[in-house]
Amino acid sequence: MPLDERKAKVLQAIVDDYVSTYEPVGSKALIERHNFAVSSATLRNEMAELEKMGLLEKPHTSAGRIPSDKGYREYVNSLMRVDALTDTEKMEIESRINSSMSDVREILRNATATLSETTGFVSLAMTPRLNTSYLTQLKLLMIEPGKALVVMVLSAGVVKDKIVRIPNFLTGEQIREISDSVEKSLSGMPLDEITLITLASSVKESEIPDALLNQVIYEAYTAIKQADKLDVYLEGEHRMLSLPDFSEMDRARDLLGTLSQDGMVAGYVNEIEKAKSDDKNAYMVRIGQEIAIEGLEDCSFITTTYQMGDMISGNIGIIGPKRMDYSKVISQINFVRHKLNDELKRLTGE
Amino acid sequence: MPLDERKAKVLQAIVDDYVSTYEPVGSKALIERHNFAVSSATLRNEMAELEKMGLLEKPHTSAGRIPSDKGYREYVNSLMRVDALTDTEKMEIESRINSSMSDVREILRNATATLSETTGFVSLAMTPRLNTSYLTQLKLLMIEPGKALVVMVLSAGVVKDKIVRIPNFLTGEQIREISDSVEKSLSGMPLDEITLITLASSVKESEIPDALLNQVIYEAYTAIKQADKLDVYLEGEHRMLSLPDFSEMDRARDLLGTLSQDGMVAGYVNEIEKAKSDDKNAYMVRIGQEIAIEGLEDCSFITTTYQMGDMISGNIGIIGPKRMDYSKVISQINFVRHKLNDELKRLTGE
DNA sequence: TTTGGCACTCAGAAAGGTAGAGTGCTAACA
DNA sequence: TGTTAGCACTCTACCTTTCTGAGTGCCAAA
Repeated sequence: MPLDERKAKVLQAIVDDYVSTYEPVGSKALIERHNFAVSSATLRNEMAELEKMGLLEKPHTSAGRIPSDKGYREYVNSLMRVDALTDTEKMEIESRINSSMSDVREILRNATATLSETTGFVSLAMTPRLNTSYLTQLKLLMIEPGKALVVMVLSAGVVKDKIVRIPNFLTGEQIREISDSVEKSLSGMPLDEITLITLASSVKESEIPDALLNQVIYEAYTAIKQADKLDVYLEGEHRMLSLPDFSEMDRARDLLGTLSQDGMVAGYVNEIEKAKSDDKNAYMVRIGQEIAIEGLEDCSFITTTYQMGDMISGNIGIIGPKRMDYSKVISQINFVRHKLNDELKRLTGE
Repeated sequence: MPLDERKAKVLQAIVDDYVSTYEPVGSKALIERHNFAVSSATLRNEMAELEKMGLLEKPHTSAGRIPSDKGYREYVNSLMRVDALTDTEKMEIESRINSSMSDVREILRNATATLSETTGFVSLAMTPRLNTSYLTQLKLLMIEPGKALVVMVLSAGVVKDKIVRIPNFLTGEQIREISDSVEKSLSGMPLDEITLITLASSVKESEIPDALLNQVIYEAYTAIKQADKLDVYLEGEHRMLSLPDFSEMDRARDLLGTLSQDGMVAGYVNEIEKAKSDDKNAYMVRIGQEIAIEGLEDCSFITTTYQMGDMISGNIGIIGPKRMDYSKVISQINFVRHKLNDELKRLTGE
């Protein structure tokens, strides 16, 4: 059901006006602000039809119209134009990106902080999905009797470490021996493919008793599996309190309460990611009720994907009120993504 | 100016009532709830005097009294009794403490989450102050030409790592050589005492050209210095929105805005820490205006110190409304601190 | 199909009116 | 000298009422 041209123009105008004023827009106000070659009565008819189609709704009988979720969806899918940012806007963002950081997590944090500041909304970043990355080095270091440190260097230069318990009487020499043979046979293997079995078979010809060996192997295995745990950074929750959309305490409370639930945001972003097209530059938009999480009915998610080398990627995006300037925010996210990609390339490349 | 017995009792009763009802308490209500052997008129006189002394104030002429900051201070210093928690309360907390974590940061996070949940306020934890800890191991691992990994194991089993740039043509063998001699001469040295000079002198007799060596040394130095950077975990900001104290949007916004300012909380907790007595079990209370940070006029900080081994410590505590049940909250913090100490001992000890 | 006109609706601001909890003060009392 | 009852006064919180204006739907004419 493609909208005829005038309806499209009306919907677009209503979304634009409502986004910038947060006031339900009536037929008269619409005429005043936009160059429609028809009268307010005609617009009233159009608006009534758009309402029947489910694209607009009325807060109450004698108020103007506001876009419904479906209306925003139509707007995002067909009506809006995503422009590049102006040079000033770009510089604004660039000036906040710190290019001297040498740690992936710091870079991500910096990017989220920037994104939240520029959009004025909550921003989020997922840590990179490391399951597709491969091991380049794995060392077991003896810390003290009974305790060893597993240090993993992954492709794209990510480092993970974990302290593990080992049998008390294993010597540093024995640990080094295990470490060397594990590293030799696993380096180059994607984390995904490392199992207890591949791991165990990597140290077949050792003279260390099996029972001891198995314990070390098992601990190393948990360390490796733990390395690709996803984490999420949220930033700027307090900014939502400045939005008229959440000026009622109850909504604000629900929103921040929901956002602070452990794993909530990460889980949802993962869900979105699965449904994503293959285009690496694609962005995903989820609006209002589409999100189906209590407390986020008035919000939209916009996420996109950053790259860290060819194989590793992660998500970055924002959570804002569904009444937002989608085209602008998408441009901003795109640009920050771009800068983030650059930073990560600087870190891992060269 | 010690309060006479009756005044003390009045102040105490007013603080207790106000904390539990969030209503200014008047002379009549006071009589009804507490067993004063005098009439409301007498109490009115007492209250007027307490107001003159600056311990009480009136929101407006015809309202009851509420404690001033000075009133709370008097209450905290002299009037309240800090009781142990009941067994039920203890179990409540214990059930939230996860005893299977193997990482300091996770343990701290778990403790802050627990603390925020039990108090209903914002909780905070500072990462341990590592400047007094000493190096037990330091390894330089070659990742690829031009890049190496510094892995440091500190006393109390904390591990830090950082990727650093090194001259392209240094070999793995050379790196190992530097690594070994640095480790040999620095292990056992407190981070505080490691300087560029001690570091440089630890590899005097090498055959690697000075210029290259110096670059590696410098990078290692930055890695070491970065290891004791303090971080702060905040948890449960959204809970403040449920308090009547912050039911006005403006206050809530100011509060969360201030809390999210980078370094704000960490800086203040550090300041408090400096002023602390030597007693390791001491807690510090800062009330309202005493804090002197815009946006926190209606808040109080309560912090205390956790221990990680003998030498290393950090802070944990809460930020709540100044209208809080100080004695209960202090008990809760103490108990969580206690549990946290246990967890850290489990991790580092044995 | 578009338009002007009109009766109707309804949220939100403004204004007024009470109720009630609380105060300070005074004068009497033990 | 400290305590108490009584009283006039104050002021917020809450309720109700009124009014205004933006907006709608519908109808009949262009």
